[in-house]
Amino acid sequence: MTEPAQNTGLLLFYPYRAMETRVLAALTEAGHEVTLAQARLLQRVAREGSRLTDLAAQAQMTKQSAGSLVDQLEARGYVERVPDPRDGRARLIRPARRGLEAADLAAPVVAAVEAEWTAHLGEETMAALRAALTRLREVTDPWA
Amino acid sequence: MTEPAQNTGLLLFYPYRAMETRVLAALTEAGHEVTLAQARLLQRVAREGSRLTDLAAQAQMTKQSAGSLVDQLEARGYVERVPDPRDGRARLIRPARRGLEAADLAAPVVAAVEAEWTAHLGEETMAALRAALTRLREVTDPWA
DNA sequence: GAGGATGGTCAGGGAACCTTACTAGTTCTC
DNA sequence: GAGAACTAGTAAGGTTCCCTGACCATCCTC
Repeated sequence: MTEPAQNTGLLLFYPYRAMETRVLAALTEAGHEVTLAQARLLQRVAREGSRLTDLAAQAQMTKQSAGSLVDQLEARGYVERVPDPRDGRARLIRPARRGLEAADLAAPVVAAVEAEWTAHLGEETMAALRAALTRLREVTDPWA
Repeated sequence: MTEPAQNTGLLLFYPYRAMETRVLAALTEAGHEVTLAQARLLQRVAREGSRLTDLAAQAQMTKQSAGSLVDQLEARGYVERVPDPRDGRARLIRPARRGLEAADLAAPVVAAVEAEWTAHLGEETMAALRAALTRLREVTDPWA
């Protein structure tokens, strides 16, 4: 039920999806077999390791769902699980070799898309956009 | 694999998801039984009617997936299918009573969230954000 | 050191979405 | 204006995603 004036949520969505699509396409083209859901989770795995519970909370899904995706990523060499030295119950999910390769591949794609956007909007507007989004995160990301 | 500086895609995602979550919560609370996937499609149904193929293309899914969601929405009174007078093969998917109710319910929620964002960012920055996003749509939404 | 909170797994099921294959209607082309 | 090529939509069947409910192991608190 599209309104004459686009709602801000949808306006945010178009570029978000465009970026996601481009990155995933690049990964696929380079021979990575990662699904969209896997990639979304993988992108949240911190270099120094993340807990499953944290990943699930950030992605707003259940621990079980996140755990299943981590299983898949682990089986394909994208992440590894190591015991958390600080908590015997927990395990840290860390990027593994394939995951680091994917990250190294994704980074320039992200940069390229951002460069395209900058070319379209101009340096100043793009900077302002990023600044506004960064501030908006304070009230829209409970994990900020 | 979170980078020190947040990539713009993720920055777009946080407020997008926040908006979506708020709207869906309001619908659910008001007794609407709509899933996230259904809501995402419903929001794209034009008042004057949309073709299934168009909806699928906009939502970037197959006709079959979109068709299944429309079936569900139709069964619950959110949309109706009418023959397209201009093309005997096609049918127009139009909002039905329940769908219009949902739209009327969603609009003020969207407005409220946007008002919160404006309060946080300031009128000027919010306007600039919307302007930048609108221009960005030109290069990120093939349907713009 | 008992009770509650937290990190994670197991089992089962439903929703979302895909591929392949098909019918019906429209448009193009000669 | 007749056949070819295309477009709108449906049918069938499978995979992926993600949920609920139940459970165990390890903290943390008093």
